[in-house]
Amino acid sequence: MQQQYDPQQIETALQQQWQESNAFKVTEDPGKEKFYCLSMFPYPSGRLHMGHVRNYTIGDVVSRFQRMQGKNVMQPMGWDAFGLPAENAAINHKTAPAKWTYENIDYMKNQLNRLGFGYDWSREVATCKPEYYRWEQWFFTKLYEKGLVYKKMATVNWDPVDQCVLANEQVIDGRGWRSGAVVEQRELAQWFIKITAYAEELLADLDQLTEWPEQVRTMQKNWIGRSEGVNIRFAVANATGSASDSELEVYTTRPDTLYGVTYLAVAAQHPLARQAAVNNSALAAFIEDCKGGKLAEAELATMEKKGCATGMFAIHPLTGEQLPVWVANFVLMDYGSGAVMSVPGHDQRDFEFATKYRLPITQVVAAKAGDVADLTQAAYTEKGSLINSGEFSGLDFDDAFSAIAAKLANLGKGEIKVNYRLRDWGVSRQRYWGTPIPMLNLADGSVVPVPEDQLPVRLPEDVVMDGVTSPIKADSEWAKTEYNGAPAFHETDTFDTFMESSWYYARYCSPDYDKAMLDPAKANYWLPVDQYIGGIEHAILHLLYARFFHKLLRDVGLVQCDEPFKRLLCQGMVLAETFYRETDNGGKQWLAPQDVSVERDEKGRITRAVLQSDGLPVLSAGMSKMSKSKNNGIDPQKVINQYGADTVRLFMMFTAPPEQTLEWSDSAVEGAHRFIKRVYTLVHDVKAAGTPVALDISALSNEHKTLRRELHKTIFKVSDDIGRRYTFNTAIAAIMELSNKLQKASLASEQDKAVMHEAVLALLQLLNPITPHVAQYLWAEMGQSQSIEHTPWPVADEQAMVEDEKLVVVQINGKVRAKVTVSADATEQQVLTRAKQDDNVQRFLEGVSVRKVIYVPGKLLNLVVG
RNA sequence: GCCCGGGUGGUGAAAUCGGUAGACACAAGGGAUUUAAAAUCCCUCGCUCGAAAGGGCGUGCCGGUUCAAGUCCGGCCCCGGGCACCA
Repeated sequence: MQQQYDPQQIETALQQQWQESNAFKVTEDPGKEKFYCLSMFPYPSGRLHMGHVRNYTIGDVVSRFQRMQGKNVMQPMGWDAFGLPAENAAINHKTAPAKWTYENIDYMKNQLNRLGFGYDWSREVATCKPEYYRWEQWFFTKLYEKGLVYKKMATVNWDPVDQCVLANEQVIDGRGWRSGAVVEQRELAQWFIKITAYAEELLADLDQLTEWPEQVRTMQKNWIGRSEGVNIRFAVANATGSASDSELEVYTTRPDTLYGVTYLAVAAQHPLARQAAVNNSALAAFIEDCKGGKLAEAELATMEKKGCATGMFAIHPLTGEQLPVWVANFVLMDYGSGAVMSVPGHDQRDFEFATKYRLPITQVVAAKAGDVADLTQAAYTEKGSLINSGEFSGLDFDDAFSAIAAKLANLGKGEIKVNYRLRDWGVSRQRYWGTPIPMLNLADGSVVPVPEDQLPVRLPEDVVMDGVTSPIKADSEWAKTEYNGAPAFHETDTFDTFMESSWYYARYCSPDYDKAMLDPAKANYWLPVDQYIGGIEHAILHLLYARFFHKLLRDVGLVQCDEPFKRLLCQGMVLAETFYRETDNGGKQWLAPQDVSVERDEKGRITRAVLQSDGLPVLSAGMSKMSKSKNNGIDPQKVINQYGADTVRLFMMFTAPPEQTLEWSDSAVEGAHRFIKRVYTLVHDVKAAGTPVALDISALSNEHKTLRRELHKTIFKVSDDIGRRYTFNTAIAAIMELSNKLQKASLASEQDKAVMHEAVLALLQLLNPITPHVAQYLWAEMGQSQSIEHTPWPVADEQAMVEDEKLVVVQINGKVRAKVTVSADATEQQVLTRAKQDDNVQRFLEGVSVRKVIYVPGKLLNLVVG
């Protein structure tokens, strides 16, 4: 055994051994409890970033821990390989997206192996391969047959210069990121999957997900947004007051305020708005104006609310009153009916709009006792007793809701309806690097799915990107095909990449199966995923789509369970220090943290930061997410080269609890490295002391008992922290405490050595999930021939943990005044007596009397005096 | 704007069910070892008063519940994630 810890040598040797022996390959074994541990697969962007390292370290720790619990652990890995960045990189590097992607996969796979992650690589999938996406195409055609897929017009961001659709990300301050042209909204026919048909089940089954973070469940619940309300139909009259055939349907959760409706608002794209604009140039100009700007909801919610009257009127279904119909830029055509009823007296947004355009404001809900409803200042949004509402005046919210809904139903003008905020999933993308949508357009304008025997519809990989048009749209030959002998054209749009990531977890169970999307026997052995780990940024979209897909898979008979992910852990982001200098044109030049030196005061506070190359000051912008734009990414590869994978893994797990953001710190990495070195030295010393005699429990000294108590308490805590709480940071802190104690313990006698031997072996087992390389190396050095990975996890010995004495805190009026040590079985009376003997306690009891005694057994005694 | 989180020493954090605030580390300061440095080891380390014993204050801000609040409740401020075409 070398005196010096050499991580590179230890790690590369072990990793080579793992790879050569396929150490982490697993198959179905009905005799063993299975554990499927899954980390969200990466987008192959080029190199691993620290967020990946963190995510995958957590997954590997859980996997190795569960393996040591004796379970049959599957930990697969793959590539979310379709996506926008490949197209951009292809344009910039004058290469093809496929080539760029495959090269990145090769590089990143090596990086993952260099970190020592125990993946079963025989299960690797890359979503851009036809063997993968053919089943996605097949599935889509099944959904089409089941009526769960439909085509409709939907709005996209349109770049009028480049003549292409832009992602929200590609729209910056309302302009296309390449052309700089002002982006317009445009309507295109697109494919949708009816996720709303599963809204109720997606909502209800959140209750099953008891091992998901509460915050994620809440976010999904709010996203689905179930509400109970009323659909109301308003007849439409033209400007002269004569009736027309059309009607406006609106949905409201506040039918109680129906008498307070003073106008209706429709979306700019609403047919009624278009119709009215024909002879109204001001309105036409306003509608044109509404086409500007981005589609994002955040944009809509914060932009200035604008409107324009159509000159048309809606007839109030109960009063017969004529209500003006306005076009408003905040009403969404893609959501609901594209029309809303406006109650400025009791809705703040309507209030602001009405105030701006001098529309009438009517109060129909009385202020509750203690409230003031001043409708010149703000809307009164509380529910309460109705006023000014005809026969419904005096009713409270619930009664008014039912009575008005019943009246509307009688008149055939409305009905109660459960509504969801959730919208159907638009899966069409006008981009190249994605799964071709397996649909055919026929000469007669009809659409049919690509027949099963013609799947997959292959995406050509050897293409040249011109930066504007998708190669399969640019190539007029690509789409040409036949259907029943007649000419037909392939759909040239591709799927949203969320489609691929919605079922990969299931494909890992039978990645090479070519007879069906899944091999049901294998899928039902491994599923559901026992532990899923990924970033909190996926809390809604990816996780909701995957849950949805799982239910679809179940309903075509491919899987049996209802939910794909039993337990979920969302890890926080990795942040780093950011530094910049102001440039002449007022911009910011971001400087890499490793090129900056900081000066500190005697408290360790940063007083000044300078660039190493010129010694001149730079400004600090605090901590932010590691990113290219802020130039503050730390390359994992460099840190591995310097300290080894075990140090990186230990730092990641120790520095913060997994859900929390983690701040990168070079010196803390150094500290993690030091700890491993201390463990190395400890094992070296224990080994050098020679082989011990067998441990004799009956012959232990008090020191031995204390050390063993510490050991077994540590085993207990680490098992709980890793297995149940997932607080890896506190598990490591406990291991450090134990290690500190072991370093100070004696190795003189035979029993010393025996106790130490037991402790060191257990310590290495506790460390194995986190730092597997050094743990295995030292384990072998301690004379163990079996691989540490396949040893059973140590079990805390109850006998060894028994404490003879307890430390009880003595408080007077809730303030700590003393700490007394009592025997473990002391009664409250004995503790009280002992406490009163304490000098400081006596001082605080002088001249007052004890009014109440609160005793928490073995922990705390609080004397309330006065 | 809406939904969801977070805020504790110089720093990362701990306190698991309302019961000792700051475990474990990093940084800093002091010391040992060394020709010197690196490495390693030992000591100090929330603020404040005190020679010490010990006291007062302290978990973003304001208020409340309780014998007891970082933890529960109400209101506010700041920071982060998501908002449906980034993944």
